[in-house]
Amino acid sequence: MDRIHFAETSAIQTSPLKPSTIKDVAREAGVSIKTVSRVINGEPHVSARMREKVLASVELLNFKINAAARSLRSKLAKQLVVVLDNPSQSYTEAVQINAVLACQPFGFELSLQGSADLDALTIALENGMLVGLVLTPPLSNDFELLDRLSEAGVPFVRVGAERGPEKFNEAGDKIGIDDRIAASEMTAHLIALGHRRIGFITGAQSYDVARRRLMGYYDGLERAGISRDPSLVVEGDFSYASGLSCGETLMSQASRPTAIFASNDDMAAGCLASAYKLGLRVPDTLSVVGFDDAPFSRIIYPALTTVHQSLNDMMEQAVTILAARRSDPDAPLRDVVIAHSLVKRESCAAP
Amino acid sequence: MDRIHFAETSAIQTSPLKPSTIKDVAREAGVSIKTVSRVINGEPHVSARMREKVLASVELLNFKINAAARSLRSKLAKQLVVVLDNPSQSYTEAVQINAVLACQPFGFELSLQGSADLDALTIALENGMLVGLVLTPPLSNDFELLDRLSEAGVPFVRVGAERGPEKFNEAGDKIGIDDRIAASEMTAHLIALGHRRIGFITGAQSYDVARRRLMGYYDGLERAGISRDPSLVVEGDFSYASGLSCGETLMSQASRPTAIFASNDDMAAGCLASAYKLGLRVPDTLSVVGFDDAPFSRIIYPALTTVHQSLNDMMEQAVTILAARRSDPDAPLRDVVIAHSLVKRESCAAP
DNA sequence: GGCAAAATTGACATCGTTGTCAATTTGACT
DNA sequence: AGTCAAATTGACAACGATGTCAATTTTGCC
Repeated sequence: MDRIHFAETSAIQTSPLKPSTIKDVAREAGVSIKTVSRVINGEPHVSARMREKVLASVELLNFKINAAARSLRSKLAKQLVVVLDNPSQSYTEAVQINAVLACQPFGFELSLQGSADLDALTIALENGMLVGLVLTPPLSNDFELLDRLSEAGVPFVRVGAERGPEKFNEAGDKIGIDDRIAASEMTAHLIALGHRRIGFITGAQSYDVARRRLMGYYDGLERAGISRDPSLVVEGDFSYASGLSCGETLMSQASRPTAIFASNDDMAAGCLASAYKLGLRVPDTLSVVGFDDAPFSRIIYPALTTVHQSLNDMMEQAVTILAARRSDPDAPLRDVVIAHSLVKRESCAAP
Repeated sequence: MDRIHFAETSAIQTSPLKPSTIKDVAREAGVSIKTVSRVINGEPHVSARMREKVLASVELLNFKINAAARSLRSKLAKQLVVVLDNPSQSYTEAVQINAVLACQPFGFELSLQGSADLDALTIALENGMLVGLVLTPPLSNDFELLDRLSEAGVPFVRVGAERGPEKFNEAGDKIGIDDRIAASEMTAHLIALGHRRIGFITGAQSYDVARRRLMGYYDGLERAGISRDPSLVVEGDFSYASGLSCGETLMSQASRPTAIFASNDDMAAGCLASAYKLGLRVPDTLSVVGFDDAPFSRIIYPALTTVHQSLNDMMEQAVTILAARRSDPDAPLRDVVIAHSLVKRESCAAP
């Protein structure tokens, strides 16, 4: 329930018949409508005395700005596009809902698309309708797309973007957790528990985020002096179904791993299912951990140990950045790292 | 991914510089702006010839109406409130996302609230800002609230409302599945599989929907000539945690049930978890079924046999009904029954 | 105290649409 | 053909905010 935005209980208006307008506020405060406009928009060139008077009247009349009138006149862009093409159902859903919530306070119109139609976007941009794009993996690392977007001048935020060693395309703001470090921490956690043979289910290697999580896994092994075993790494595609088959592959090997690290929760869930099918008890015989902290991860059995990443924070940041860039298009590019955390639940134990 | 609304790829505009307005269309078509307005709003008193000319120009100029200007002038209500106070996390999330999607095409501003603040609502209504309320269980059967809403004249739709035998308050449109029949069908399914001792985890009996599902369970038993056993019915509260403890209660009885019917999926998931904890294999030793077809129900192991109810359809209907009532407040009350279906997955088998 | 420059304030036009109401056309019926 | 009513069409104001630009006040400095 913590996601629900509770509307403030508004005070009773002096005149409950019609919502008050800036005209009413101006009359009440004894100033011009333009002054009221300046105050409510935080513009400069208003004396403290005026500002105070206006704010008092705003309070008194319970004035709420009329978004329609404002956007008609000011023609501020309103449309925000989130591009989403990910095989993980839970990720897709979580992004959707958090994007919606993040847009609410700004009054942005949210459009969810499966791909980026550059022509339409360019037109929308030229018309001043477009706030910008939020790109999610794998699109956030599709350099051809990124190039075309920068060329077209469309502002965009890359969620889950690759960071670190110089990349070709440095356009766009970036937001994400440090996948590599998070994955290495999870690996270290398994090792600390006593595991040595740790299987890894990676996402499609064309996904940058999949490669980063794999690197983190390698980092963790290396730091503990455990050598890589290629037979312990299998490639899935971030879907539940792929977790099922990859889990089976790993578990039916001659010398079975004692723990499996799936690089997202959907695959971890699939992996759990295949463990049950093979009659392995989790976490007694086999530990399984995931990544993402999907909503279902505390509802499946055993509750999944996983890496929490706040899509809520990410979307909030993404929208806020785009909103800011609207008034200052040439602000320096941001690269926001969201904190992650290990959520230890019941799906892993000592071997 | 089927939830995503793909924006149509718009044709290239003749003048990509600015979006065209009804003024442009009027000039193109050689008519007055008012005529254009009439055509695009489907108003009467337009000759076929005019309508055709206008529509052609609309097409040619790729005219898209400016929602801000329209709502500024016409002052049609735009705000739609969904009241949501349910302990099931998955239900809450599903309602949220489907409500958002249902509101998109109407351009409604969605406000999610945890309770109904009558004063604020009445003011909003008087101001013509409020389209109406969507009430979800348990609020949709809170007769005191319903009375106060009808008195205040606020339009509302009751999702999951009690139907059938005369009730006091007959105000408001209703939308829901037939919970009682659905539950009886599920019970019949278990019986057909060979189960005789069927446990039932009900929701809080203050919830009408919980009572209806329980009645359906009784109906199913009765139809098969199986007598009720009070020790097989335990009361949860629709949350995962309650499913866990209720499952434990049922399974640790002297003569264990061979199947457990939880009246929502969250509780079924909890029940599965407690089965594992007690070392019972599902579905071999115990069958477990749920209700709602929550997103996670195909991702947990074993995939849950459950009753599918389309929140998508429900929210779409709810919003559509409220939108219609905006122009015709005294239209007859609707009572829409949404189709449900049994989804047979892997969590149940013959005893 | 006087003057220019800077800061503050306000009058009025404007955004794209719909509502009002009057002007015009059409049609039906003597 | 002439009349009146009904249907169609359009001119113009209005919605509530912001942008422009000019008028006014304050400030800084000699």
